[in-house]
Amino acid sequence: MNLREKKAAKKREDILRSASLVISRKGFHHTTMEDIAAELLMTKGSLYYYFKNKEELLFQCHDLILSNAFNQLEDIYGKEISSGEKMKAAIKVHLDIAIQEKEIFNLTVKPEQIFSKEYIDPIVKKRDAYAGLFDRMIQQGIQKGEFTVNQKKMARMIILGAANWIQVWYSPEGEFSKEEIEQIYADYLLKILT
Amino acid sequence: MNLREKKAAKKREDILRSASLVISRKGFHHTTMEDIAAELLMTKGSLYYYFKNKEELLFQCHDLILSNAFNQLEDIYGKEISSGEKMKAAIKVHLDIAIQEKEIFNLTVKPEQIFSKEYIDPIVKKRDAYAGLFDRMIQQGIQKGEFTVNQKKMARMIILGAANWIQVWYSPEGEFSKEEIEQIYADYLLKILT
Amino acid sequence: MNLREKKAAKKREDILRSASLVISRKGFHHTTMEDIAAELLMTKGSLYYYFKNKEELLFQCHDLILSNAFNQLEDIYGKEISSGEKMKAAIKVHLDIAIQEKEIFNLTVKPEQIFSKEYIDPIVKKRDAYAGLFDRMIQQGIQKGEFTVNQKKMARMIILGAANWIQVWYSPEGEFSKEEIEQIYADYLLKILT
Amino acid sequence: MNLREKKAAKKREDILRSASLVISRKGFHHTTMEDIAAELLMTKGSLYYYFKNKEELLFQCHDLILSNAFNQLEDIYGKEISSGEKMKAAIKVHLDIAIQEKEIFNLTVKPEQIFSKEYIDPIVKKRDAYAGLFDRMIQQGIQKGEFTVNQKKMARMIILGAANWIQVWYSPEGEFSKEEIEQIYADYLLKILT
DNA sequence: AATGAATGAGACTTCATTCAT
DNA sequence: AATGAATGAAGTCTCATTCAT
Repeated sequence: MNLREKKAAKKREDILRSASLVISRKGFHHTTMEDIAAELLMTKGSLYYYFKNKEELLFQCHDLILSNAFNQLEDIYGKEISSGEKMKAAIKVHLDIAIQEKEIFNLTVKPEQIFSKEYIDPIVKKRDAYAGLFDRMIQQGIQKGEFTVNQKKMARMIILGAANWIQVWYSPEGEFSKEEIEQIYADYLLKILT
Repeated sequence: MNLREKKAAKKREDILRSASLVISRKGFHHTTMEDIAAELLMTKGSLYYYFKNKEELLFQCHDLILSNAFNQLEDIYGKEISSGEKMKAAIKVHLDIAIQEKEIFNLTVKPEQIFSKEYIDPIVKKRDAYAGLFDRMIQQGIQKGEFTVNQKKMARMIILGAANWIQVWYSPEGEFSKEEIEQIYADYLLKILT
Repeated sequence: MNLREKKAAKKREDILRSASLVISRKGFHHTTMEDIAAELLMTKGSLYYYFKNKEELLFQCHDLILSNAFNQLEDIYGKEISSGEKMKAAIKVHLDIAIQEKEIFNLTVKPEQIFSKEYIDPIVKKRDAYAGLFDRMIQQGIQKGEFTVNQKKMARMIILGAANWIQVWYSPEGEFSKEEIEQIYADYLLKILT
Repeated sequence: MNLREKKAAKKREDILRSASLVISRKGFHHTTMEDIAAELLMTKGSLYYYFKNKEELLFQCHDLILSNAFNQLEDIYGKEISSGEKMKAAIKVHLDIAIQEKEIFNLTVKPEQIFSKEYIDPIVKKRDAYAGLFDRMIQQGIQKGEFTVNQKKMARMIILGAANWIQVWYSPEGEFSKEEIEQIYADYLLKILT
């Protein structure tokens, strides 16, 4: 990648980041291309130089965040700690992202509400890969004798579902700090696996 | 209420029910006034005789379903059974509704994405009242010595969050029947309270 | 068809007629939905009440004119006159329409420049049916011994091509009246068939 | 013209040639500056170094082809053959170009659909000069006693119109070869002059 | 009570054109 | 000489809403 391509790639990322920001602020369905452009002091026409349409931009946006989440989880999975510790760390990472990128992260949940057919498949695949990392952690815990759980898939879905829900009510001004919440969540959810 | 008013009230309910149906089918953001009217073999103009605008219609729609849920939960709360049994029954009811009315039920979650300020307050109130019933069940369980839980609110949110998530993946064609799923969910989630 | 439907049908026709007019004036590719609406003192949004999109409107426009032409030709074909007379009358009708509706009539010629796949087929079919009437007249003339021509198809295409060309240069202010032109054209083109 | 100017002139011609090609492929109204540039592995910005805007480029494009056609016709006109032979040869050349460069050649027909006022005049002039060569051939034929025709202009327009039409239906995969078609056309059209 | 018709604001998208480098 | 990037005008289309009948 030469300098120019790097610059363009950087710009593309800038756009994605701005888009995330605006979406977080205005909510997904009220964010227009104009809004995204304005955030960057660009005109909406320029966005089309970098992304072929709104859907593509949104998809990349989502992909960036989910990839990021996936990588963090993989790091955790690779660590030399107990499965319980891994699981707790993973839950905390997940909560972090769910809070920070709630709008975008939600796209994962109901892609069909926004994306057309061609995009849904890769989104679902990535989502499943992400969830699969939780499955592997649970499996590992069972093998090590740390966890006792019959319905692995369902346990995983309960955990992720509970964690996702945090966006609904979390507020920085709340009674507990984010760290405290993450700790409590992790502790409670671990109960399901034992 | 005279006959005419009764008729109008009935019609209003018909509209709400049809709206729920269409929204379930097409997803929230892709449902137009036209769609709702078509389901009833009406024209969209007529809807405005019964509801002053789309937002009002949606609000009523949501209100109807949430009221319904609330009533079912109250019945359960009033029964002469153990708190554990109540909680399980409540979770099953919640799962039922989350599956059946997923699109509408979701409005509760992020009212600000759709509703303007004036509507958010009553929605949040109703939602909190609904959640409050869970809180009361938990409280009762603690007093009776059935449950052991420090962070009551958070436990409740974990339970509801996990339950809400079911919409994301539930399919009638899945491996487990709805009843089996409800049973498993109830069992696992009860672990959090003990 | 009840009154209301009649009214709507009439409006649709009004729109088509206005569209034809505007297109004649501004040329095909410079006519916007706004232009068409303005001609009728409507707003562009209203056009979409009657036609689902621009392409559909254009298609109907074209269809109306070509159907009209087809009917006139059929009448001529059914008359009890010599094939030479029929042919001359047909050429005159064709010239008339080519002059009056030149822009729209041209769509027949190159539908692929404007229409998407789904529309091209019916257009081509209608066009071929129209041309087919000329073929039948020629065939009839040959059977009656009035015409002598080996390459029937090509002769027809030469005749229609020459006739279509009139739009390029015809002007009401020209040296000859429309009637004179039509007479001369008909005479000259008949030579090809003998 | 120094080397640099020569190079630029050559490049300009390259562009015109590529433009013709792309236009033939994609149709006139669907050809963008981007398309033309892409064909040459340039970027659209660069085109503006050689042509001040799209209209100018198109005009030159058209001019090149029409000049070419004119030259070929002049050659024929200068030959020592009968007027009938000249006419046939001219028709064949015209058919050739009409087939090969149909999109561009069509600009001649309706310049006002694409060009602004300032360009129309020179285009019409060139077109008339081109048509004038046909007129001169006809005139010559009359003087030599080869042709008998009262309305010379109209005869010429019939001939050119018929010939232009060939683009509408000609296909390399058709029943007749291009050469056969040209022969038949020339024969039939000559009938008009006698 | 209901509807057909019309409206207009706003969204997405395309593309010729400009310009600093 | 060439280009990457940005712009802005213009066009199509959607849809909640209004209103006379």
